[in-house]
Amino acid sequence: MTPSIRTRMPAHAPSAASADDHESLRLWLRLFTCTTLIERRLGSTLKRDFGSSLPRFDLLAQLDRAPKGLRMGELSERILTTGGNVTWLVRALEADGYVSRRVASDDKRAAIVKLTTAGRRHFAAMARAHEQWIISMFASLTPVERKTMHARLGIVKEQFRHSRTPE
Amino acid sequence: MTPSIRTRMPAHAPSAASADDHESLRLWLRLFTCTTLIERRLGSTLKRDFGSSLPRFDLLAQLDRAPKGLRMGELSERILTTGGNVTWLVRALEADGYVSRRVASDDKRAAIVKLTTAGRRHFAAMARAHEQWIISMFASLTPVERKTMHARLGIVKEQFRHSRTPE
DNA sequence: GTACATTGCTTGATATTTAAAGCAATTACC
DNA sequence: GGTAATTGCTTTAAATATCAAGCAATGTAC
Repeated sequence: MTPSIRTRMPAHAPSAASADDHESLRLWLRLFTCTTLIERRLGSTLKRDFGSSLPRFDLLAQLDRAPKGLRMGELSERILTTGGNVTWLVRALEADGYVSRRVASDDKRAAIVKLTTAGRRHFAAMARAHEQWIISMFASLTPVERKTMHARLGIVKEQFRHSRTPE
Repeated sequence: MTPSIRTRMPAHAPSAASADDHESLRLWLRLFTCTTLIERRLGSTLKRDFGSSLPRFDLLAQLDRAPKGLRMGELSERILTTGGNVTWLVRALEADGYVSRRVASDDKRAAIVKLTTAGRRHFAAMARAHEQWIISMFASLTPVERKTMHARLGIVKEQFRHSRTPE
C-alpha cells in the first residue's frame, strides 16, 4: 500500500532531449500495439475455428468461473465493457443456446446469467485452444520475464485504480 | 536478430498444478486489462477536453510524424485497422478541416493524406495533454522498469510478426 | 499493344461498442 | 406509508469496426 518513493526524471529545461525522451509514451504505444495484435489474432482464430469472438469468449470465461451465475452488472464490470454491450452480448449468446437468464429472486430488477450445458462444453473446447495460442505468443519470454511483467503491470493497474480521471 | 535460446518450462505430466500454472494466460489477461483501462480513460479525456477520440488522435499522430503525408494504405497499416475504416476516419477528419487529401502524382489510384495547419495545431494541443496523462499512468514504474517492459514487449512483438496464425 | 492479375481505395452491408436517456424495482429518509 | 434518490438493466443514437464486393489505375506476360 505504501507508494514507495521511486526515481523520477528531473524535469529539467527543454535542452537536448534526454536519453529516455517520451519513454512512457513509447511504452504505451508498444503496449497498445502488442495488445491489439494479439487481440486481433485471437479474435480471428476464435471466429475461424469456433464461430465466436473475443468478447463472447471473455463473457463465457467469466461465467465458467462462476457456477452460480452472474448478474449483468457483474459481467460488465469484469469484462470491462458497458451495460448496454452486455445486454447485447447476452442476448446473442442466449440465442445460440450458450447462456440462460432468469430474474434474481431477491431483486426483480436484476438478471442472473448462467452457462448452459452446451455453453460449458463450447467454452471448454475454446479455452483449450485459446490457451495454447496464448502460450505460443509469449513463448519468447522466459517464465521469469513473464512473471515480472505480470507483476509490474499489476503495479500499473493498482496505480490506475487509485487515480481519478485527469485534470 | 539472433533468437537466443531461452529457458522453457519442462512439459511434465499433469500433476499438481505447478507454481506458474496458466502463467501466460494470466499475463495476457493483465495486459489486456491494463490496455483497456488506459485506452478507455484516454478516450474519454480526449473526448471531454478536445471533442476527439483515440482513433482520431492516433491517425493524426501518424500524420504528424510524416510531414510529407501518408497514403491511405500506410495509415491503415500503422494504426492497425482496415482500409474501410481509414476511409471513414479520414473523411470525418477532413470534414473537421484537420486533414487534406490529394491524388498521388505518381499513382492516380493512391491518395495522400496530410495534416492541415489547423490539424497540426489541434494535434499539438492534444499531444501535450495526452503525454502528461500517459506519464502519470506509468509513474509508478521506475524508468528502468519502463524500459525493460518496453524491450520485452518488443520481443513479443517480433515473435508475433515471425509467426503465422495458429493451427 | 492486349488480356489478365494485382493494387489502392471506396462502398455497402453489418457488427460491435459507447454514452446517454429511459424505465422499473429498491432503498433511504422522513 | 409516501416521496425522493439510487440501482439494474434496456433502449436508442451515434461512433467505429469488420468484411466482401466493386472500380479504376497499374503492372505483367505474352
